Order: sequence, then structure tokens, then C-alpha cells
Amino acid sequence: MSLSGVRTYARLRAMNAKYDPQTIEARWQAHWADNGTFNVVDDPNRPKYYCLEMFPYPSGRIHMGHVRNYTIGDVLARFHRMRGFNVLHPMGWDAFGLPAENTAIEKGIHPAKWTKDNITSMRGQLKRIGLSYDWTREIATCDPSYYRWNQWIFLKMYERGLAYKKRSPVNWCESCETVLANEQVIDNRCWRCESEVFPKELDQWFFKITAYAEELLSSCDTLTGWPQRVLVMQRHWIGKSEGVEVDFRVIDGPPELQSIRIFTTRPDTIFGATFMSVAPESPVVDLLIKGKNEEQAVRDFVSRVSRQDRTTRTDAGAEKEGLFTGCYAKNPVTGDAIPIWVANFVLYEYGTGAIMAVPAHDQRDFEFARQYKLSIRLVIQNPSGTLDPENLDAAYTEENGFLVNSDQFSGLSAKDGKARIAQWIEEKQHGTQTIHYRLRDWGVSRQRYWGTPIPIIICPTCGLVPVPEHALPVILPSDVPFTGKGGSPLKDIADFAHTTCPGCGNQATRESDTMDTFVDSSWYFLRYTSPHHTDLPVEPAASRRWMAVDQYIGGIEHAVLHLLYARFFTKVLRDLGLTTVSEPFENLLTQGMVCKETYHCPKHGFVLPTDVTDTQQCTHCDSAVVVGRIEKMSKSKKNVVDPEELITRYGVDTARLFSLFAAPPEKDLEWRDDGVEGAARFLNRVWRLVAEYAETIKTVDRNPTQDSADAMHHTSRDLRREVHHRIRKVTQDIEREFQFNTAISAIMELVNVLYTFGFPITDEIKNDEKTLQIMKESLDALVMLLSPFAPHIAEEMWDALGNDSHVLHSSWPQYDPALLQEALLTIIVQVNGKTRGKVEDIPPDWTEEQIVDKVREEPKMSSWLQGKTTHKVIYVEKRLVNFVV
RNA sequence: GCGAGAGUGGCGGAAUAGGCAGACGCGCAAGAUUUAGGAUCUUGUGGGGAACCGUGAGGGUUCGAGUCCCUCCUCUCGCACCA
Repeated sequence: MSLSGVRTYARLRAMNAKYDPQTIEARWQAHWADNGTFNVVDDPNRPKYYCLEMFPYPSGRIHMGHVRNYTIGDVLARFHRMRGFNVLHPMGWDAFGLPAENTAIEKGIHPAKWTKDNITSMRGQLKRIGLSYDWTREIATCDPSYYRWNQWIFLKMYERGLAYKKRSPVNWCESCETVLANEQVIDNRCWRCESEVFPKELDQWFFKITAYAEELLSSCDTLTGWPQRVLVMQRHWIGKSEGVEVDFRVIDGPPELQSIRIFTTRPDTIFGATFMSVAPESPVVDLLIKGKNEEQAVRDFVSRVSRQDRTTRTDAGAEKEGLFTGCYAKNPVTGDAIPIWVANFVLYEYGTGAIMAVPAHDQRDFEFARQYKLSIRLVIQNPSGTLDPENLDAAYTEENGFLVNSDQFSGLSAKDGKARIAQWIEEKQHGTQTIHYRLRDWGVSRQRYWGTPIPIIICPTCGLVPVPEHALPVILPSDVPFTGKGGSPLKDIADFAHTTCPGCGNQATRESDTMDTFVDSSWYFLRYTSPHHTDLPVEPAASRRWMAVDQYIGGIEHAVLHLLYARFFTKVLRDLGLTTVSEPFENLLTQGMVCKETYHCPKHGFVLPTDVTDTQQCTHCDSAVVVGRIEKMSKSKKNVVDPEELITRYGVDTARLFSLFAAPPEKDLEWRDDGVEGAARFLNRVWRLVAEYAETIKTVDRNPTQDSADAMHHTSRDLRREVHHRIRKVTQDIEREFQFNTAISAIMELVNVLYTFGFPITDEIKNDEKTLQIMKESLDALVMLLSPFAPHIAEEMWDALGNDSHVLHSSWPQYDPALLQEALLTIIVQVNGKTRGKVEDIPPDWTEEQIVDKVREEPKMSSWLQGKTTHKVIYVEKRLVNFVV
């Protein structure tokens, strides 16, 4: 359907003198929609370019952050299209999630209706931004044709042991009688009723992302197109650490507990292990204390600690607390009996849930030992030997010392000691070398309605039974009461919950939890390659053609979870044979936030800019308003700019241009109304320039012939050089670093240049074919360079300049390197490195001597050089001469 | 505390590979046009009378440093008892 040259609208007879964005934008948007201009078809003759912006949650309205994000993507998509790429640029909706359900509870609107209406209005808003999406590929994750594949993937993972069920705590609000998502817990209190939130154990589903931990970590090295800081966060989240697991024999424990296994990354310090600490949740605690005097005290301690929420407990500043269990273990290397403690700072989920405590060389153990008067044994001495074992004021945690008090290992460097002791532990069968990850398996169960039903049937006889593939999708029932009470809403829907077991045919119940919405967004980029495929989530051939995403663009807030899950799913789907790539996103651009000044009234809090007088007073109370910090746009701070109002006022080309010009994409953007005015002014300026010449040059052939180039007088040559210089600059800025702000400044420079070189349209000029050709070349180039940023005005001007087809089907302009050569050089003159002047109009073929002599003779240089001995002359080719005197 | 990034005019921000600091825009000022305003166009706009001084502070390398090296300060963002 994408046909160049087809016009749904007659060509303009002449450009209006006045730039009217509303009319122009409506016209071109309708044209693009009517002609399916951006619908992508396979084309083996062109290289592919898959450009993707993170799809939005359909909250109802587009905000400035979306505008910025999608405009960046659109510039890249349009640029690459003009560069000859076959561009895939899709859009869709991350349509499941909590806000829809909250609206249902509060206002009684069904999540499906609310979501659908929001999508409709947001789609309209996006179309109004002129984004070059292939809307035939639109997906919504709440659509059964999408989420059935979530279920399909879930079952495949279940088959492979990558999906499993285990008991795990959720946030439970007693008064609302409901499970809360992490974001609904604020300071350990329920967001709705503010009562305290407690952990509650439920059987829940997990994805075994840890099975891919090593690959997720190691392939970070292949992601050369990702920002360093995102990779740092990913690596840290995975948190690989290499160490040793060691068994410590329990001396006076019960027969079921022969030993306790610990994990340490510092086997070189094992001779300094003077006690052990166990996590309060660890099942060994029960065994250790049974029948001991300490039993009751420890039980009280454990129940108190385990009621604390994780964030306060794992805060580094939190007080270290513990209790002796009454049991001792044997340090396997020293043979000493060391006490076993329960300590709040030991995490059950990490490592083995128990540690050997080396107070001399671990700061936490040190503080703990000091607090409870436990013995401290120095086993690593610093290189200068100044540590006094009797008088440590902190743990010595450096790894550049040498071993002491460590029998046959004493004297070794810590580094060697680490390896040798680890080896020795293995030989003596006290333990094994192991790798641990901080990364935990991904809990995907949500006790929510508005999500993908988990396709599992719970049968009293057969246990967990997967829904057979042919029975997919398990449709989310629509007739559900939204009370905000209880656990999973689906549990109480008889039609849904009651079913028969596919195995034995007896009565069974369906799993009533739904999936985390991160599941939806973990593979949507694959679905876009074949969005209507009905046999599989992804058509393997389509995925082979389009994957990986060449450029992914979105907010830094997704640096860890979404991107990690997407990487994980890609690897799983690769192993299922659905894609050949191991990494979904070749290049990642994380754009900054959109910020704006805030106004704060002492009585009314944050106030709107319209509530502030010229004299900085609040219109409600006359108090002096404080111009606050520049902060991320948010309703609560009353510093939002509504894209729709902005577009109505200035047109979307202006909005796009400003959001790209005000800051480089990865940095925060400070929204300024007068900056928007500037962008609008610029587009008007371009419009007037083109309007002035359009009529005269629209019949002129663009490319100056060699003949005309030879005959060119100097000003024309200079003009062409200026134009080609800007073509290069804009191209490089977009291509290399996404420097859209500097690319736009170069276009502004070009406009300034064209105004400077501009000439009145006289009869003489009208007959000067060569000059007109150069003007035509210049204006065409200007319009093409501008088109990815401000596509509507560019199309309109392209048309007015008499070009066939559309600017978006034109080829991106090429610069001619020969034209970039300066006709005459300007040489900077320095004396002792300080710039003292410049000499202009030097022919480019002059030798170093000629130039230096010429510079020396300059009258204005004499005052700097007279009466001084020149020690040295430094000449930088074609740029600079520096006299060292 | 650890890790990453950043400090440049009144403001947003530019400065290949160490070579004219402040591109481009905003704002401001003057002028032109206009009955006036707006819009537009032109010119100017780092500081200082000047010589000169200027890229967070101090030192270093270099003929020459916003850029490279060392020390420090400030801010932003991540992570934060992970054994």
C-alpha cells in the first residue's frame, strides 16, 4: 500500500504566506493513514531497521514523557527510512495492570471497558503526533489473541521446569483483606487504609530466571550498544559471587542436624571464624534450640524479626541484633568450638542462609562481636604489619594483606591463601567451591483480576495439571465483582474456577492467580514481527527477518526489571526455537525525564503557573510564591504541560522540534514555554524562506550540472559549501550520538545562511538558471534535513518546491566532500600558546614556510614578535601557527 | 559507604583526535518597519576602563588544556548488612 507518488490531495497551487500547522498536519496525517504509508512489507532488497519505543500503559492520556520518547524513535525511524532501510516501527499497549482494577473498584467501570476506551483516546493522541507507526501491527496485551501466548509460553516453561510453584510471602493488609503489590505498600503501610502490612505465605508461581543467570551476566559484555550504567545495574542485580560452601559440624545439636553449611567468598579468613550466624527464618534454628534454655527467647526473637518488612531489615543502618542458640559448631580448620547465633542481618534467601562470622575481617561480624563480646581473631595482617590483634577499631577487609594465625597457610598473601584454602577445603571434603547469585527466581503470581490467567488446573488426584494447548486461551471471565477484598478475584467465580481435570476427568479447580504484567512486556517486541500469526507466539521466519531490535528507546526506570526479563524471555524463546537471537535489543537509548519549574505557595502548596501573578504572588492568598526546583512533570507538583493543549496551540511539529532541541535525548529536559515559542518562530522562519522562493524554483532541476558548478561565481560556491557542510553535520549528529539538539542547530544555521545568501527575485534572477539550481538544491536539502524532526511542514514545503513524490520517500541528501574544501584558509596565530590573531585568505596550496613567512610579516603581529627571539615555530596543518619566543 | 555520571555566560546547551571557549536557541538591549501593539528584519550581548581575566577549586604534563594526569569540593542518579 505504500506507494510513492500517489496523492490523495491536490498539490497546492501556491504556498500560503502564513504557516498554518493545524491544516497542514491534519492533511498529512490523513494522507499517511489513507495510504498506509508506514505499513511495512518484507523487502529482501533493503536492509532492515527495527525501531522500537517502550509501549505505554494505557492510562488514558499521553504525557510529555511519551511525546519525547516517541518523537526520538520517530526521528530515527524516518531518518533510516530515507537512508534506504526497510523500517519496522510498531506501537501497542501494555494493557493489563493495576490501575484498571483500581478504577473498577473505585468507580465501577469494568477494566476491559476502561482499558479499551483509554486505548482509543490515546491512539488518537499518538496519531496526532504524526508518528510513523505501522498501525496494522498494533497489539494490546489484554487481548486473548495476545495473552494466549503468555499462557503457551508459560506451559512450555512448565514442561521444562522453568516454571514452578513454591510457598512465598506476599504483602497482606489485614483491614483491606487483600494482597498488595509492592508499589501499594508505602512505608510498610497500605496505600489505601494506611494500616500496617504483614507478610503472608502463599503458594505462588515462579520463573526460573536463575537458570539463565550466568548467560544473562556474561552476555552483558556483548551489549556494546547499551549505556554503561544500565549494564552496571544489570550486572549488579544478577550479583555473581564466587566462593566456597563449607560444612561446620554441629557439636551438641540434635541427630537430624549434623552440620550447618555456610557460604563465604573469603575462605582465606576461615581461621578467623570465631562464631556462626544463622538467618532467623532458617529451619535449622528450630533444630538448634529445641529443648535448650534459650528456646523461648530465640523463638520470640525470630517471630519479632520475621514480622519486620524487608526494607527496614535490610537497611545497612539497621541495628544488628542476635541471640545465642545454645549450640556450638566446630570450626573445620581450627577445630575450635564456636557458638552458633541467630542474627537479624543474615538473609535466608542468600547463599545458604548461614554464615561463618569472621569479626576481624568483616565489618558486620565485627560490630556484632563487639556488641555481644564475642572473640575476635586476626588472621590477615596488613602489608605493613601494623594491625594489633588486641586493639582493632574496625574489621580489616582489604584483600592485600597476608595470612597469620593460619597454620600452614600463614605467610601467604590473602589472594594465594584464598585459592589454597579453597582447594584444601575441597580436598579434605569440608566443602566445595560454588558460585552464588543475588538474582532470585521471578515470582509471577498476582492475586489480581486484570492479568493473564495462569493455565494450570489443580486436581485433587493428579495435582498440578497444565491446560492442554488446544484449550488455550484460558479466557479471563468478564463477569466479576470488584470489591478490593480477599485474594484472587477469580477464585470466587464459579464458572471459571470449577472445571474438570484434563487428566482424570474429575472435578478440579483452576489456578486463580494471574500473571505479573512484566510477562506481557517480556516478549511483545517479538510479537510485532508477526502480530497476526495464529500457530505460535512468533513466526520463526518473521523473527529471523526482523530481530533483534536495532534501536530500543525508553525510560531509565526500566533499566533492571523489564530489560532483564525481556532478555531472559528472549533466551528462553531462543531455546524453544522461536528466534535465533540471544539478545533482544542491539542498541538501547534511555531518554531523560521531562521536567519543569514548580511554584510553591506557603498556604496552598504547589500551584499552577496560572495561579502566580507577575509579582510572584499566589492569586488565591497573595502570599509570595517560591519558584521551586525544576522537577519531573507530575500532576501533584502542578508543573505538567498537556501535550494536547500544546499541539492545539502551536502544532505538533513545534512540539516535536522543541522536545528534541532543548536537550540531548539521554539528559533531562527542562520544559520552557519561551523555548517552545522559539521553536515555533524557527518553523515560521523556514516557512517564509521557502515561500519566498517556491514559486520561482519549483520548475528548476535540483542538481547543478558540472558545467554550472564550474561556472559558478564565488558566492554560489560558498553557499554550496555551507549547505554541504550542514548536510554532513546533521547526518553525523543523528547517526553517531543521537545528537538531535546539535543536528537541529545545524539546520538553524543553514536557515541563517540561506537568509544571508538570499537575493530578491528579479527578472534577471529568474533567467539565471545556475543560481536557481543552487537555490533549489539548498532548499531541498533544508527540507529533507528537517523532515525527520518536523515531518508535516517538511512534506508541505517539499510539495511546494515542486518535487514529485514525498520527502519521506526521498533519499537522504549526500554531501560532496570536494565541496567542503575551503577556498581560502584562515590561520590562527598564537604566541606562546596564546591566541593573538588570525590571518585570513591563505591559499590552501601554500607550504608551511610560505604561511609562516606571511604570518610573520603581518603588521599586527610585529608588536608580539619584535625584539624577541623565536625559539620554535609550531605549525598545525591548515589551522594554526604558534611562535614560542 | 560503594558504583556511575556531571559541574562551561542571565538560562537551555555547543566545542572531531589536545589547537579561535561560549555554536544554536532563549532572554536582554538598541535600531528599522508599524498609528500603536504583536509579528518580522538588522545589530549587539562572558567579565573588565584597559592591559588582560575567564570552563567547580588547587596542582601537573604540553609550544598550547573545557578536553589528558593527580588531589579536593559540590550536585545528580543507581546500589546499599548479599557473607
